[in-house]
Amino acid sequence: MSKEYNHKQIEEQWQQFWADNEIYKVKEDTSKPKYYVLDMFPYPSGAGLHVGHPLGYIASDIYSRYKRLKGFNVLHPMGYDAFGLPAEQYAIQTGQHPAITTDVNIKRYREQLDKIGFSYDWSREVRTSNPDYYKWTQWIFIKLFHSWYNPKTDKAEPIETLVKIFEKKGFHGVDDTILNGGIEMDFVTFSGNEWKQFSEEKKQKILLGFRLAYLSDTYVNWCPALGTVLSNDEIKDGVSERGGHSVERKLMKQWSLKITAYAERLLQDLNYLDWTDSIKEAQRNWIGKSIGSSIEFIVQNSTLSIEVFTTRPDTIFGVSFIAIAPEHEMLSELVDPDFIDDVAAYVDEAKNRSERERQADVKRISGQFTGRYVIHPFTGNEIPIWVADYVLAGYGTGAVMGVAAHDTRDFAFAKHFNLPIPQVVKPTTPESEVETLHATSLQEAFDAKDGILVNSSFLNGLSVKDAIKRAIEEIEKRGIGKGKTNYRLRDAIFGRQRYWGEPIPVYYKDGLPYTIDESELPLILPEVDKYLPTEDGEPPLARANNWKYQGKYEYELSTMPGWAGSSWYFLRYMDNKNTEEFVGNVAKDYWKQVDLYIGGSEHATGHLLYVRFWTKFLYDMGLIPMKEPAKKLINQGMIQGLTNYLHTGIETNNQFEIIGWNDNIQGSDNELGRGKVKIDDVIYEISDKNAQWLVPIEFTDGKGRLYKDNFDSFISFSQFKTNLRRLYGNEEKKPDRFNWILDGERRYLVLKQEVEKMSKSKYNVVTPDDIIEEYGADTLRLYEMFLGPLEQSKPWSTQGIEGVHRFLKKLWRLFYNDNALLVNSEEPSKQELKALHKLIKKVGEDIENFSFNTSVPAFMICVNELSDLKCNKREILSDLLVCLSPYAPHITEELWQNALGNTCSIVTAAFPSFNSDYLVESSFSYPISINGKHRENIEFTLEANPADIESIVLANETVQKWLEGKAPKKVIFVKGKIVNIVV
RNA sequence: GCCCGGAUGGCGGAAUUGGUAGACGCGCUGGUCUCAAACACCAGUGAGCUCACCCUCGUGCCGGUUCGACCCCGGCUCCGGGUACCA
Repeated sequence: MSKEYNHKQIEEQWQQFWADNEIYKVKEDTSKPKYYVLDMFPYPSGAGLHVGHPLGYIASDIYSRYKRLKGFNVLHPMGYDAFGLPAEQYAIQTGQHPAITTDVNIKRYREQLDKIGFSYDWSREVRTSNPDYYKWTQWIFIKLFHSWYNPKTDKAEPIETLVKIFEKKGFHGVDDTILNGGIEMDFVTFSGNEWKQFSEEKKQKILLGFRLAYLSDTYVNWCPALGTVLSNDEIKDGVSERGGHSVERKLMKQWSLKITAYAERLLQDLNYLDWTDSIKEAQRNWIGKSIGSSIEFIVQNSTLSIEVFTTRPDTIFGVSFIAIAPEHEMLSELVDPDFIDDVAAYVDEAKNRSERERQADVKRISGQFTGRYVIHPFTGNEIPIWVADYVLAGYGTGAVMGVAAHDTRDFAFAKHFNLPIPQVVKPTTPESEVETLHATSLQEAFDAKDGILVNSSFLNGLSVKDAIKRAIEEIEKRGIGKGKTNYRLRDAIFGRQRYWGEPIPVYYKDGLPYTIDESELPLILPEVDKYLPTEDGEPPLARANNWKYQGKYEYELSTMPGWAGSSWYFLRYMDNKNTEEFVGNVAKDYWKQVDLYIGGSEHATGHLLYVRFWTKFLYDMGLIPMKEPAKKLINQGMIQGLTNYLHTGIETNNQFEIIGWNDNIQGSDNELGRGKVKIDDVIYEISDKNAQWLVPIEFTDGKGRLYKDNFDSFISFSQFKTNLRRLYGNEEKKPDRFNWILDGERRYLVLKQEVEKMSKSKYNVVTPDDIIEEYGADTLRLYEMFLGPLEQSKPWSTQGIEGVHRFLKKLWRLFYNDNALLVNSEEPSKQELKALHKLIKKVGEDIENFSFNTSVPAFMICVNELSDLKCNKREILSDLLVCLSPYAPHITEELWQNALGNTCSIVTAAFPSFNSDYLVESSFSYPISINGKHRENIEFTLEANPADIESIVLANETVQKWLEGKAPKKVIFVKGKIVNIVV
C-alpha cells in the first residue's frame, strides 16, 4: 500500500469503480424525499469544453452530492442539445453528415465530463437528435397544433372546444380573440350557422389562425448567409447570434408558436419563482407589458379609420400628427394620389434598410407625409398622417399618435419635420423651465408622468394618472377605443429552413397543413445528398428522395428550431426510456419540477421563456402536474479568457506604424492590423490586466512571437513597470491602443491583454483536460469553486491553483506519512471536535446558500488546525472526508475506502450532523473600542456581569490612557460582541 | 438612453448582514531541510511614520444616520452584463 497522493491513479480508479457499480443510478423511490438538480443542456460543439463550462456543473454536482448525503433521492442527469447550426455548417463545408459530427463531439464531451468526476446518472442521458427523443418533440408539436388558447378559461384547450363555440355562437371579431402578438390576422365575423355552412377548407383556414402552432404570413428575421429565419432571441446586435451574419426583414409563410397567449401568465408566475432578479427582470422586459388604450382616428373624407395604441391617452389633445409603419396594411388605401410616388419611394427605402442599419442608425429621422389627414375625435382638427420607420409594424397596431411635446421620439420627429409641438402636460416641479407653453422653446420632450394636464378641455387640471383614467372613460363612452394591454413579446417563429433539426410532422393537402397521425411518429429526418437549399431556394429537406406522406402529400420542408428539443428535456430525463409516453405518470408525479437549475444567464429570454411556455401548455393539457419547470434557478458567471494581442511595428516620425503580423497572428479585424495571437506562443501570466508593453523586436523570435524564455529576459531588461511609467508619463492614464510615444528607431512589438469571452476564434481557450492532467479533477473542482462567488464572472487564471493542490496533499498527510497509515482510533479531543464541527456547520450552511467559494477556505482551515493538532483520529477524519466529498469526490473516496477501510462508497454515507455543544465558548476576547476605534482586547467569561466588565475595562491601562482622566460619556456593552467607550 | 450587477491589499477574494476590516489562498521577503533542486516546514507581508513599540491613514468619490458603517440613507464617478425607435 504505497501511499503518496497520486491524483491520476486515484481518479481513474474511482471513476471506473463508480461506473462499474452504477453508484449514481437513481430510481423513483417514495421512501426518500426527492430532489432534482439540473444543468443547462449543453450543445456539443467541436471545440469541446473549456474551463468555463464546468463551473456550473461542478456547483450543481456538489449540491447533488450534498443532498444525497443528506438523505435525498437525487436526480442529476445530463444529455445533449444535439441539433443545431454549427454541425450543419460543418456538414455543408465537408459533406460529412451532421449526425457523425455530432456523435464525435458528444464522445469528446463525455470524455471530458467523465474526467471531472460528475455524479450524473448516465443511464438517463438524452439527445434531442435521437428519434426516440424527437418523436416526443414532434408529438408535443402536434398537441400544440390541435390546441387553441381560450381567453375565457385562460388556458389552452383542444381545438374542438373552439369549433363548438363557433358552431354555437360564431365569431364576432377581435373581442373574441387573444391575438395580441406580432401576428395580426383579419378574421371576418360569422355566426354559428354561417360557420356550419363553410367549406372544410375555409374552416381549416380560420382554425389555423387560432392554433397554438400555426402557419401565417409574417415578417421574419431572414438570415441569407445561414439560409434560414431566426427568432428574435437568436439575434444579437442586429446580426445572427451564431456566426454574426446580417439579418433582414422578409415576409414569409412561417410556422409560429403562440407564446403571446401565455404572456400574462409568464409574467405573473415570475413572482412565485426563486430565480435571480436579473433573469426575472430580463423576462419582464422581454414580455414588455404596457397598459394603455386603443384610439380610433377617422380618416378625413373616407370610411377608413386608423387605430393607434398609446400608453398615454391623457395626451390625446396634444396629438399633432399620426405616424404609421411602412408595412402598415392600410397604407396603400389612404395615400393621397399626389403623394403616391413619394410614399412608395419612402416605403421602398425603409423596407430595404436592413435591421442592422436601422438599429445602428436610430438617430436618423425619416418619414413621409401621405397627403391625408385624420380628424381629431375631440377637437375635430385636421391631423396629418405620416409614414415613418420609427413606427414598428409588429407592435401595437403599427400606428402611433404623435404627441410631440410628451414623447421623445415624437418630439424628434416633429422637430425634424417642423410639425407643431403643442403642450398639454405642465410639470409640477416648481423650478421647471418648461413653464411657457410656446412649443418653440421646448428643448426636449416632457415624458414624465408627474404633471398637470393643460390645454386639454375636460382633462384640464387633472394629474396624469387621473387624466389617463378619465380619457379612457371618455374614449370608451364615445366608442372610439378602449383600454388595452399590449405586450412586446412576439410569437415565436418555429420553422427553420435547415436540415439538422426535428422534421415538423405536417403534410399538405390542398394547400392546407395537416399533422400526421401520432401513431406514425417519429417522422424520421430523411437523408439528403447535400445540406444546402435547392436551386429554387427550397430548404434542404426538398432534396430527400420520395419523401412524401402516404406517397402523395408533400411534407413540411422546414425543421424545428434549436430550442424545440430543449423546451421539455427536463421531463424526458425523468423517464427517458419510455416508449409509450413522453414521460410516465410514476416518474412525473415523483420528480415533478426541477428543484435547482443552474446555467448561464445568456438563456434568460430564449430557452428559459420557451421552457416555461411549454411547461404551462403541457400543464393546461393535463399532461404534467406542474406549471413551472424549475423552482430555483441560479446563474453561474462566465469564466472569461485572457486574449493576448500582439502588434509588430516601427517608429517613424514619432508614430507607431504597424508593419504587419504573421501566420500566428490570426484574424486581423481592422485596418490597423490588430491581430490575435495564439495563446501557447506567448506568456500569459501577466498580472497587470490593462498593461500594454512595447517589446523591442530582439526579444521576439523574429516572427513576431514572444516566448516565455524571452519574456523573462525582457522583463529583467526593461523592468517593465518603470518602463511603463516612462512611456506614459503617468501610469494612471491608460493610453489608447495606438497612441504611442516611442524612443529610438527600434522595432517594437506591442503586447496587450484583454479579458474576453473564451472562444476558439480568440485563441484564449483553456481546457479542463490540461488542468486535470497536471493537478487532477479534485483540484480543478475545488479551484473553480475557490475562484469566487458562483454568479460572478471572472477571467480564468491559474494563479492560486497550487494552493488548492497543496491543501489536498496536506489532507493526505493526515492519513499517511511515508507510506505508513497514521489513522488511529483514539478518542477525539475537545479542540479536534471543535475544528470539525466548525467545518460541518460552515459547509452545510455554505452549500445551502450556494456559497461554494467560502467552503474551500473552511476546509483549509480545518485541515490546518488538525495538522497542527497532529490529529489522525478516525472519528474526526471520517466526518471530515464526508464533508469534503461533494467537492473532492475522488480523494475522499480513496481515503474513505482504503485508509479508513470502509467497504461501501462514500457516496452512500450520511452528512455528519452538527453539534453546537462543541462550539460553545465559555469566554470571549472582547474588542474594546474607544469612540468606535478598536484599541484593546480583554477576555471575559460570557456569563460575566456587564457592570463588572465595565469596571474592569475602565480600569484597563490602555483605556485609562485614552480616557485621559475624563469620565466616559457612555459605555456600550454587547454580549459576545464588543465593548465601546464613548469619551 | 433604460434595466440589472459590481468597486475591499501586489492578485483571487473573506467579513456570522451594523460590532476586532483584510479570513483562506496566491505572490513576494527571510529562514530551516538538501551537494543542489523539487517537496515540505517556520516567520513576516494594507499604506505611512522617527519601521518589532506607539501612532496616523485605510473598503471607488462627496455628504448623512449611528456609541459604532465595507454593510443603512442621499448625491456622484468608473467598470461589467443585458436591452433598445415597444408608442
